[in-house]
Amino acid sequence: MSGKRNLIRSGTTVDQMVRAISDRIVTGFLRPGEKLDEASLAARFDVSRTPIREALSRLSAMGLVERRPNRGATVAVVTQEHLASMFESMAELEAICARFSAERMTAGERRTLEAEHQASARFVQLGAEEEYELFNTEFHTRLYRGAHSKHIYELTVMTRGRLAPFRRAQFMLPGRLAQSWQEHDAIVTAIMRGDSAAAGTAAKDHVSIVSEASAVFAIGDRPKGKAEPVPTSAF
Amino acid sequence: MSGKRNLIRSGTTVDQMVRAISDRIVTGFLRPGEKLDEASLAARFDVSRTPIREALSRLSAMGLVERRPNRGATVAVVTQEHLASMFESMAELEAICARFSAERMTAGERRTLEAEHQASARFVQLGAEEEYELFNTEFHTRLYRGAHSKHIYELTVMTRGRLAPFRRAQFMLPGRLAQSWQEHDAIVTAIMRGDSAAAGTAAKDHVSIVSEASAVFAIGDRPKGKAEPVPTSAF
DNA sequence: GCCGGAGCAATTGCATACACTTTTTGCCTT
DNA sequence: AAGGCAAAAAGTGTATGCAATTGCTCCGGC
Repeated sequence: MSGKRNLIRSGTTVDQMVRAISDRIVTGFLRPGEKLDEASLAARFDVSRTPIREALSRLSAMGLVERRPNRGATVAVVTQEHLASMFESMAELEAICARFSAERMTAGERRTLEAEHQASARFVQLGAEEEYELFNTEFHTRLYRGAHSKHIYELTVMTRGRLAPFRRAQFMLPGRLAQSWQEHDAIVTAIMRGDSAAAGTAAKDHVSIVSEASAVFAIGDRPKGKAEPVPTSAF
Repeated sequence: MSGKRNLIRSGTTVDQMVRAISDRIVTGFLRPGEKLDEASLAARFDVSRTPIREALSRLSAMGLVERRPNRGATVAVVTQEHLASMFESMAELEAICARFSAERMTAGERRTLEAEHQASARFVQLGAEEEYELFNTEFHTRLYRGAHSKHIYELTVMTRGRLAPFRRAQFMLPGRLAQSWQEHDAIVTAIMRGDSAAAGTAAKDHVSIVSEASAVFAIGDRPKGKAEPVPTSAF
């Protein structure tokens, strides 16, 4: 129980704890609504309570745990409703990024976006889901950056981070890869034309579809707000 | 130096420290770029370093201070560019809230919104800036809530919080009160009609105007990123 | 005279101990 | 037997001390 700490790749202790705990939440080892006792966690990872406390703070900021003063922390219970709300926000944010990108991207940015997008067609043909997923993340990040608005970028990346655990299965649906590429293509085309309205709606539709694909796997919320029997991301 | 703590209204020590430090940042007593030494702050407020550390974490999450591992915290330097980006985001977020409100508000919510809005006309006639500002905050909050999307609400409230220090002077401009009311009226009318597109653009315009009004007071950033001679909110 | 490295001071990160709050449990009263 | 109060136990909040990392200074070499 004590050698665990050395197995995790380093960084500050707090970082390790953040990773360790968030992993356990995301993989469903810690279930929504479950109480997170500081002393137990400290003992479990063989560190003192101090870094655990700070880790819980950060996780709370990330939305993975909920904290109430003098009453400890619990794994955040994400209701179907809240999840839908996050996807909805994501769609709107991506739409903003796409619109701004259409208006503000430099010639260089546009070139790179288009080139990378065309290159990604290869992954679709090969059915290389892993590689496409990697490219997909990069593609969207490029869009966020292209908006040339630091704060929009922050909001978008934050929301994406919160959604990450619920989005794992999206490319496992048959034909999703090709469809995703087509949707990307619509966005890219609109941006290249500088058509911000079209870029916005294309981006929004794209996320909405991902949302629906993921919704299948979403967990329902129980009346009592109790812990789910099924972990949130056992897709 | 030790009686200070009792003067601040209670809550947990960390909350007090968050308020105390953020006040000092917002009032310009602590200047952008200035280093925040944990020990000094602890001594200054006569508490231990522990709550100071947690307070700095929270302030960092709020965007008021920047923290780098093993290198301490500094008062966040908000560039003109970043400030503009935040106002821009705010305009987009408010537009989303207004659009959703137009589509989703219940009959009761619409009634209340309209009634309160009409009642606020009184403050305009009287030139009661304080009361109007109070109402104004409530009005916008109603809009955020009316969107019926928890996550959008969170994003919007967070962004508003970050902008708060830079928005203090908006109603000090002559005629701003009446103009603000007119803009609110356009939003309310559109929402009552259920015209989401009109509500969105009206809300966006409203914030944009506030943005411009506030921009006058915004600080510029120096090439070196050094502390500003003029505090950020000495409006 | 300038650049580089080793030692030292200062500051952050982590651990442990203590204080206060909340919750539970058990006893007493009705 | 049920409800309420009180005391103890559990758990969070704060304080303090020690370890580790960073940045600086000073000395030596080129």
